[in-house]
Amino acid sequence: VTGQPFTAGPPRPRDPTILHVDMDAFYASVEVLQDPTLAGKPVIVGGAGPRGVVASCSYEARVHGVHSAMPSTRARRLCPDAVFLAGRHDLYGEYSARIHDVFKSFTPLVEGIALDEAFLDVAGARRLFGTPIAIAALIRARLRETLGLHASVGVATSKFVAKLASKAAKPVVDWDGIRPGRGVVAVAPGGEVAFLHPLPVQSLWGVGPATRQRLERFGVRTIGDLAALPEATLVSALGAAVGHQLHALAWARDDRAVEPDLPVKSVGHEETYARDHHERAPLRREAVRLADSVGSRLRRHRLAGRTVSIKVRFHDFRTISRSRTLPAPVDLGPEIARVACDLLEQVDPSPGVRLFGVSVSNLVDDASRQLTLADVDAGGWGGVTAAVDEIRGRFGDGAVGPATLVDASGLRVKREGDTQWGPAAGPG
DNA sequence: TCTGGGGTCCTCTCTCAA
DNA sequence: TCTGTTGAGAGAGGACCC
Repeated sequence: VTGQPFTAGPPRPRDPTILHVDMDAFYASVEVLQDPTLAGKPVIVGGAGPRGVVASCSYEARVHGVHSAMPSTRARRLCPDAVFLAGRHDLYGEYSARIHDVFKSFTPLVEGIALDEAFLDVAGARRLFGTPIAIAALIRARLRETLGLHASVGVATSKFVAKLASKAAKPVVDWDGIRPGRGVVAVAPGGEVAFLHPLPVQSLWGVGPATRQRLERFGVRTIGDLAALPEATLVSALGAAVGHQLHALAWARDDRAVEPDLPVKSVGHEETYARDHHERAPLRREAVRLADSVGSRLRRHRLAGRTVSIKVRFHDFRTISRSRTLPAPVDLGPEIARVACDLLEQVDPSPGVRLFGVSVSNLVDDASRQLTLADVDAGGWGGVTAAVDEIRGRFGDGAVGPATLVDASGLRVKREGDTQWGPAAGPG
């Protein structure tokens, strides 16, 4: 999860004070809270258009075989009676903040890894709240009472085992229906290897479809199979970093600490279009819009970055990226857009572009950013940007934007988050 | 029948300077 | 002056996570 090195040798016995808390069907559950008539129904949150995917779904939808990341068209076929919702990222963010407040009422050592899950180290909370298992139960109860949301919790000596334990604590769904989960699963010190080895190898953090396929050539199906392979074999098959990491994890060696406040490494915005773009002109407009959105978020987080990248996905899903590193960090939409448009000149869009994205990396704290003429000249972009940021702060992100982006109605500017999980139905 | 958006990290290749 | 080595940094692509 983080860049800390894995240690060699057998797992070090220690107290199981690491918790992984994972909300159950988070987005769908928040939607049910907003509209209680949805309770007990199959609810699917995601892009409803032809290129959308499922972001989250209720357990009632999972009974029909629907799961997250599934194309929405397939989900609709599997569960035609489901209620489809576009999703409200801002709302989920608000709930996420309240969930994290609950976590922080037990320990300051909270490492958020998504809106709906986090690692907690409760070593220092035991005197006040009891054993880690008791704390896990208290957190679940607090989330249920104060927010009306259900969570599953894994308790272990390491982050990685705690994460798999929380998965084991989840409600069980099969074609017969939904059975309640255990809620809290704790793996005792010394019991990690016995817990891990029967699990399928793709349960390991870092084993996706490509790695699983490569491991299958060695007859590896479970974590136990993987653990039985010599480390040198894994390194030669998967590369040094992945090989060493997977071997260590398969033997439950994971000494990474819970780290609150990990720095952001990049900020980007990308979008899939309902219809492919075959010409450069509309993509230039998109570059301006996406760059404006990225710049706005950079400034909100008081960041600036030296590397501007664009990402282009063609009709056949072939994906390329082009990037340029600048002498000084940037955080203004027009500066980012200029580089993005330059990079776009290297790309031939004629085969058809289905996705376009702009991102900024190599981030530095805004305070360490060099002042530019635009910052100094209040009539330049610096002054304009400050005003734009203030208007957006008061009236929302869509209130103001580059003039080139105003649609035919001339009223609203399409902004980030409008199409969170794929384009809406109809022409884009 | 298809395959989102926000990210992180790793690997390989190339260039350039010491 | 020329050649080879090495390391850093940039750029591109890919795999993976939620």
